Amino acid sequence: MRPTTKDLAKEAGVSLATVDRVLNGRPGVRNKTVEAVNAAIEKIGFVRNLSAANLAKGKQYRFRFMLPAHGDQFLGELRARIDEANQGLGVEGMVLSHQEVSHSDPHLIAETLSQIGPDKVDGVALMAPESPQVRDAALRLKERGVHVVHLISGKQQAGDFDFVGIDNQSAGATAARLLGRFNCRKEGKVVVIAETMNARDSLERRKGFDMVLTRDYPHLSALPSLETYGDPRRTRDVIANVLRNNADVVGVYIMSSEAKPALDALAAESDPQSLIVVAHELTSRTRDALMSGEADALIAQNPGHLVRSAVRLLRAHCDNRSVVKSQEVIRIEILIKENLSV
Amino acid sequence: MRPTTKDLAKEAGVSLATVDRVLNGRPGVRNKTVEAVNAAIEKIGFVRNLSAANLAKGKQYRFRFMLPAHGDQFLGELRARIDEANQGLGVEGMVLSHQEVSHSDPHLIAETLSQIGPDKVDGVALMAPESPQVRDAALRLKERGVHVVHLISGKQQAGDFDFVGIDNQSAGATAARLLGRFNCRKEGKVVVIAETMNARDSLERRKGFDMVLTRDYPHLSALPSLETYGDPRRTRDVIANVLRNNADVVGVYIMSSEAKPALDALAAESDPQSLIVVAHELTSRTRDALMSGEADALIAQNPGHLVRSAVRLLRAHCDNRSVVKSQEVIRIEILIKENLSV
DNA sequence: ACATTTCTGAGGTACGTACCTCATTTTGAT
DNA sequence: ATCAAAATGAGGTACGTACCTCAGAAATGT
Repeated sequence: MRPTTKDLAKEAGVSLATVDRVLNGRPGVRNKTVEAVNAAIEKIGFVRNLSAANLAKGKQYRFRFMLPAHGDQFLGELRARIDEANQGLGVEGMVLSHQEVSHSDPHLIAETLSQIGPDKVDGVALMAPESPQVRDAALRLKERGVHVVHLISGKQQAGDFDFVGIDNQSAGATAARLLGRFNCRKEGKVVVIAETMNARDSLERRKGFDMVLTRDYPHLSALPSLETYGDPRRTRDVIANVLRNNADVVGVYIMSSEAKPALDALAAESDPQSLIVVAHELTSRTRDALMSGEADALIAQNPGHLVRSAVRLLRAHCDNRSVVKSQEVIRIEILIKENLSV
Repeated sequence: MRPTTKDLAKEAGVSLATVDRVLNGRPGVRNKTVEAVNAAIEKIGFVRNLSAANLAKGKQYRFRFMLPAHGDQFLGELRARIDEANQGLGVEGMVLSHQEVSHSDPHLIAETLSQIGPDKVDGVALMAPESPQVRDAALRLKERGVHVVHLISGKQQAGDFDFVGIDNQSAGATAARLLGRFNCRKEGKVVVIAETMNARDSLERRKGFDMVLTRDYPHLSALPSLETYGDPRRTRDVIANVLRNNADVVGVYIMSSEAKPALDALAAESDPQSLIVVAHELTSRTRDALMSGEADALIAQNPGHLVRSAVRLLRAHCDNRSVVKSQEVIRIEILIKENLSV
């Protein structure tokens, strides 16, 4: 049997009350006593029984995911995973919610964050573009006693905060490697499609992409990033335009998380079967694209992992615990037709 | 606040004792009453508080991983993950152990399994080659009240049991696709290296591999599988031999989980940089191979996921619960230099 | 040595469920 | 209608921790 607080009290030669004071960081204990208890903890290998602690506390952990208001399929997946996790986690005393904010205006995000307090929520998983306003708002949120982790976006601005998501530069590099290796023709141009290049994430992906492409595949030249602003109409126009002006396009890298508009446009304006197409994230549309040969590979981060990892980190912060960092690394998944599984 | 058994009793119009009888499947309750309670459960959305239940039961879940006695790096990873998980899971009342058995003799495995009983262990995660003896031993184990899941090997024989691992045919297909796409030269031969072709897993991988290669890359022809029997010496001999007899080898598919001997042999007997090499599993050796260009891609299953998934399934069986199947799918990961992360 | 503050101990209740006993009611068969 | 069997209720204890109060001990300053 695992040692209990009683055993700990006996070992440390103090009372249960003192053990409790030490374990829960309550005041009124001499340093010497604290050390004695800690030594006893080490000695007998005491670990708090979380089941009992949760029961006694009767506490609910309330975590909120702040998501962009726009977004389509990938975001839908993410929300679905949040709901799914919410089902399972209710058992463990955690309640997840999500809130949508437009990403168009950093001030609006900051404003929204400023309305959150420890009375409503114990932790926030924040998916937001990098900006000073958001950065400050997150810091103030933390000062108010709400724990914060950054989700998917904002690895750079994360700073003190934990970051849950992939390294975008590596993701871009991965895309370039796949494009380069899959393309057996000698030379040609590569179209890069982004929602906007104002986002740090896009810049990172592009940076990683260019690095590998220029170094290892000099016969391929990547065209300037096309910006779609998430508008299907515009997406189609810019893609039609770039294809018209470049006869020797051999590949396409769709950088944005929402690949649907670009895939649709490609299907309409070209024969994507003859192009090497690499896109991001697994959604119903990208899955279809993979199966039909419209796309050749996907770079994905598993939304379920993202959600569960964010929750584990927030929970650990609330309990002032440490986590196994290696378990919280979100892998950059490469998906092709053959390893789609399920 | 979540409804408790008290609320449930009130809602169902029965006593706490009866609620307890229904919830824990104890006898002596009329069907009508059971239904009434179940209806009330639905109505108020009662869910058992696991923290409290665990506390009250004071039960320890003891799970044992049965692993092959031989095996090197991949198995080491697996063991490390088991230990790691054991750390974290102690908190949740679970204790993991692992036991090594030689895979050379199915009777020995069966014999070992027959010595396990519910007095020692509540569940077994069984990594063993397919064989009638093992199959029977697993069934008897289950009859004795020890839950069983199959791990990595034995998807086909799993039958009633849950299987934790990847689909080997898809894994083989994935390998073939990568080899086919990475190879831009016109034609040539592909070497396939296995530990033994007696194992069902190897056959499955080979099947998936051949399917894709013959259909989509007819200019590549896969040579008969080389068997290494896990012996470094023999590995080197067979590889040297096959390279001597085939000048036009363009790729190598290392099917076995332990890629080290084959990679070492390849490095000694050829210039692996000029070959397309696809191997299985992420270990220190395969990681190095990827970084140095000896290997071009890895097909991997995440050992941490394997362990955690097996534990979740065993736990669910013990509690007679159901699980979110989709969360328990082990992905076939494709790893290249760029997406190795950490 | 005194008063005063700071620590510590003893003991209690609570959380929600599991599991037990014993008395009582209801049911079904005769 | 009677009786045994089956079903149910009432009430208890236990799990390990959190959090509370109050009394008493020890340390501190004067």
